[in-house]
Amino acid sequence: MSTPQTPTAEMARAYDHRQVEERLYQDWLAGGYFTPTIEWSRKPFTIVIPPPNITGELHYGHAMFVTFQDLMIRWRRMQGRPTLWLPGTDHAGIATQNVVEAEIAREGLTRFDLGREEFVRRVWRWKEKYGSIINFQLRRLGASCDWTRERFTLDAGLSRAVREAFVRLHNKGLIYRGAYIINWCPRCTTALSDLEVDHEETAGKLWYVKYPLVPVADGVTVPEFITVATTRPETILGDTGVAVNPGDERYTGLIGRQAMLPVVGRVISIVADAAVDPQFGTGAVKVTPAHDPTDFEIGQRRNLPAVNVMNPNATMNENAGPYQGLDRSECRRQLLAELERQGLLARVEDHVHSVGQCSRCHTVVEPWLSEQWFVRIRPLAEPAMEAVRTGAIRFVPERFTRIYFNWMENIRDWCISRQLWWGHRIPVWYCDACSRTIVAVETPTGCPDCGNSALRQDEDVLDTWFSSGLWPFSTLGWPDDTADLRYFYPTDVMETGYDIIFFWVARMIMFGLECTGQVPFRDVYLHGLLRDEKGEKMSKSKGNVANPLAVIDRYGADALRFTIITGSSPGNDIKLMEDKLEGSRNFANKLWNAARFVVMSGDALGEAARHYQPRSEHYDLADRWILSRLGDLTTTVTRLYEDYQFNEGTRAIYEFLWSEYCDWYIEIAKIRLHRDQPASQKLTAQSVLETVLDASLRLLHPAMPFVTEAIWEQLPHRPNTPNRTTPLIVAPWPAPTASDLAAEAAMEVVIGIVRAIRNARAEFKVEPARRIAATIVVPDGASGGSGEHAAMLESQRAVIETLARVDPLTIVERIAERPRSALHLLVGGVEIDLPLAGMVDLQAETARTSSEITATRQQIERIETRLADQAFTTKAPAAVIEKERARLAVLREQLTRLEERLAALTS
RNA sequence: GGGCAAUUAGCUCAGUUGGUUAGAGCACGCGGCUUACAUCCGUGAGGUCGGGGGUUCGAAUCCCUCAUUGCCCA
Repeated sequence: MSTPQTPTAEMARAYDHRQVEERLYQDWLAGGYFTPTIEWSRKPFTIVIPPPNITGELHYGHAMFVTFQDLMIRWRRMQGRPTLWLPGTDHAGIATQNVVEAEIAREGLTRFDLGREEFVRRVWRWKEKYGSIINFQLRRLGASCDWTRERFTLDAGLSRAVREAFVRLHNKGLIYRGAYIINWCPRCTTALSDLEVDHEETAGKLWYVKYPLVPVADGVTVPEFITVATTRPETILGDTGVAVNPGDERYTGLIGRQAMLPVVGRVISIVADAAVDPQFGTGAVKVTPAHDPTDFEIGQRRNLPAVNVMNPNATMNENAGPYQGLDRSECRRQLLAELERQGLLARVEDHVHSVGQCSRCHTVVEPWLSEQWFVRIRPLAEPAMEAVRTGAIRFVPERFTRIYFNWMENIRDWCISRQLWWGHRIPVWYCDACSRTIVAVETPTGCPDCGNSALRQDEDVLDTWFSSGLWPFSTLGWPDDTADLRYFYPTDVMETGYDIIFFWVARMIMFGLECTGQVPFRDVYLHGLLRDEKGEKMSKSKGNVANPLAVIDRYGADALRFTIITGSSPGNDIKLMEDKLEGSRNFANKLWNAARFVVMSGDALGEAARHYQPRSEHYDLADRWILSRLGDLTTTVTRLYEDYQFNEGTRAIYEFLWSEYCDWYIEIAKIRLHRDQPASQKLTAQSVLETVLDASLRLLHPAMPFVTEAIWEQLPHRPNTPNRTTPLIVAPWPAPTASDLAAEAAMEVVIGIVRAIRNARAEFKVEPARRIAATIVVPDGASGGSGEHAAMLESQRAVIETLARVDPLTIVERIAERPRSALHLLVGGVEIDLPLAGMVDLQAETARTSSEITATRQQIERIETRLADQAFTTKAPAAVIEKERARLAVLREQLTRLEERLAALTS
C-alpha cells in the first residue's frame, strides 16, 4: 500500500468511508491487482462486463451489476485464479443518437444541419464525456476491473470484428438483403428490430368500412358491399385486397370477386386465406401488404401487389392521392370524414388493441415495407438452444432457461440495418457502373468487375446489438488468435439483469457459437431489477433515477454494495430502502470498531503479542467455539458463493461477525484480557481475536472491499502470518476447518445461561449495575454427563459472572433445599435459582410454574405421539428420530424439575 | 391468449436437497453513555407463512386449484 498507516496509530472512533475509499482504490490500481497475469497452467476466471451504454450516467440499477460482478471477481482472485474483469462501454446507436439530437435541438439545430460527419463528431464528444463519467462511477463503486483492457464497441479492433462477422455470415448466406415489412420509427426514421418495439394495450377504435363490390357481368344481385373492420383506416389507401377465411361460409360466394377501394377507386381482389380470423370484425379483412406483417404474408401467398402509402416520416406519399403530404393521423381524420360523407362507414366500435411503440422515443411505430439487411436466425438459434439443452451454458436462476427457449423457438429473422449515423457502417459497397455489390472486411478501392473506383458504401449502420453480440470475444481480440482469446475465452459468467436476456445473452450465445465455435460463457447469472422506494423500475424517462454517487457519498460504497447483495435474492427485484443503507453503514462501523478493539488490546499487550504462537492446549472453550464457528462460516460462505447465493453468504458473515464475534467472543475476551489474568490467557485470547478477525475480513472483502481493506492495513503484522504484508485484495480466501461440535454445544449452554439470567433481570427490573446471587444446579444426569458439565461450567464461571452480572455464583450438582422465594430458570438440563429477595411474588411464581408445566406436558405429549407412530419411526431418517428422542428426554427432565419446583412453592 | 414470478411480523424482505417451537433489518415497548462502537448494548412484544384441496410419518418448502399484484411473450 502506498501510504500504510502504522498499526500503532489510533483508529478513529467511527469509520469514515470518505477518508479511505478513494485512496484505497488508487492503491489497488497502482499495485496492478486488477490486471491478471496469464499463466497457462492455471485456470483463469473471466467476466466480460455487459457494457453500459454511453447515453448517460450510471444509475442505481447499474450498481447492481457492478456489485455482483466485483464480488465474484474479488472472490475468485482471492482464491488464486488469474482473474480478468474486462470493462467497457457500448455505443448504443439509436439511443445515443437520440440524446445528442436532443442536445443540438436546444441549439435549434438538427443533425441534418450539421451533416453526417460533424454530427458524428458531436456524438464522439458526448461519448468522451459520459464514458469518463461512467468509468469514474465504476471506480467509486470499487469495481476491480482491468482498465488496461478497456474496450468500446466502436474501437478499431471491435469494428473490424463487426465487419469480419458480417462478411462471414454474409458469405455463408446467413445475412441477406431484401424488401420486407419491418418496424419503422417515423421519428427516429430508422428500422427497428422486433425487440426494440414495446407493445402497449391502447384504447382505440375499430372502424367498419363498406367496400363496394364490382358488379359481375351476368348481373347477379348479391350484396353491394363487403364490410371490413380496421384499427388503422389510413392504411386503406394501401389496400390491395380483401381476405376472408376459406371456411367462412358467409363469404364463400365472394371469393374471387372484386371490390372497389373507396376514395382511391382501386379495384382489388377478394381472396381466401387461412390467416384470417373469422371471429374478428366481420370476418373480412382488408389486406395492406406494405403496412402490416400479416397482410404482407397474405399478399405474398395470394400474389397481391404492395402499395406503400407513407413517407419515412409517416406523412402520406404520392400513392395516397388527395391525402399526399398529410401526417398519418391527419390523414386518418380526413379519410374517415370522407368515408362518413360517402356513407361507407358502417359503424365504429371501441376497441382495445396493442400498439407498437419505439422503445427509445415512444413514437407509434409503423409496419413498413422497405429494403433492409437481415440475419437468417434459425441456423444460429438451433445451436444456441442446443448449448443450453446440453448444459454447456447454464442459467441461474434456472427458471430463465424457459424464457430463453420460449424466445428462441419463436424467433424471427433479425433486421440489422439502421438508418442512423452513429454506429458501424455496413461493410457493403455498390458499384453504380455495373450494379455489382461488394461485401468486404477491407474497404475496397475499386470494383473487381468493372474497375470503377467510385464505389458507394451502404448508407446504413448496423444494429448496436450486432456488435454487442460479439462483445465476449471481440473484446479479447477476435478475429485474431490472441493470447487473451485463447486464455480467457470462453468466459466464466455473464452477469446481467434478466431484462436483457434477449438483447445480450441470446445474441452473444448465437454469435459466440457461430464465430468462435465455442460458448461465450458457461454460466448466465441474472439479477433482478432495482426499483425505487415505490417499487417502480428506474428509468430516465420516469425521472426516478438517482446517481449512485450521491448514495456513496452519504453511506459509502460498501454500504451500497452490502445493501444490494443482502437485500436481494437471485433473479428477484429489489427496492432500495434508505434505512437498509443506514443499517449497512452501521455494520461497516461495527466491524471497524471491533477491529479497533482488537488493535487496541493488541497494542496494550505490546511486543509479546506480536510473536506469540498460539497453542491449542491453551484454548479456552470460547476460543474453540469461535474458531469452530469460523470454520463453519467459511464452509458455508464458500458453498453459497459457488451456488450464486450471494445474499445468504453475505448475510451469514454479518450474523457471525455481529451476533457471535462481537456480542460474545469479544465480550468474553475482555474478561480474559483483564490485567490480572495470566499472560498465556491474554495472549491466547488476543491471538484468537486476531485470527478470527483476519479470516472474517477475507470472507467479507468481496462484498465490502473498502472497509475490510482499511481495517486490514490497521492490523498488526505478525511474523508468522506472511500474508499480512500483502493487501487484502490479494490475500488468500480462507480454507474451511473442521467443526468442534463439543465446543459449540457447551458454549450454547453457557450462552443460554447468561441469556436466561439477563431475561430474568430485565423482567424483574433489577438495576443494571446490581450484582445478584445465582445458583446453577447441574444434575449428574444432565446432558448425559457425570460431573463433566459442572466442570465445564465451573471453567466458565468468570464468563457467567461478568456477562450476567452474578455474584456470588454457586455451581452444584445437587441441592438439598431449594430456596422458596427464588426465581427458578431452566436452560436445557441446567437449573438456575435466582434468589431475588423481595422481588418474587410467590403466587405469581406458582402460576408461572404451573403454566410452564402445562406447556411442557403438551410438548411431551406431542413428541410421544409422534414417536409412538409406527409410520414415523419406520419411515423417518434415524437422525430425525434421534433428535426427537433427545428432545423428549430434555423435556421430561424439565418437567421433573418444574414439578419439584411447584411442590416446593406450594409446600 | 400463453408463460413466469410474487403473496411470510406494522414495513421491507430472507428462508435451494420437506425434518424440533418459521428468521433478519427497520419500526415499536422496557432498561442502559458497561473503559471497540449510542452508526451502540441488554431485553421484550409481534406471524393460522394469500384462500382451498392433495401428496407425505412430517409441508412456508412438493402437486392441483382459486384470488390478488407485477413482469415477459404473442
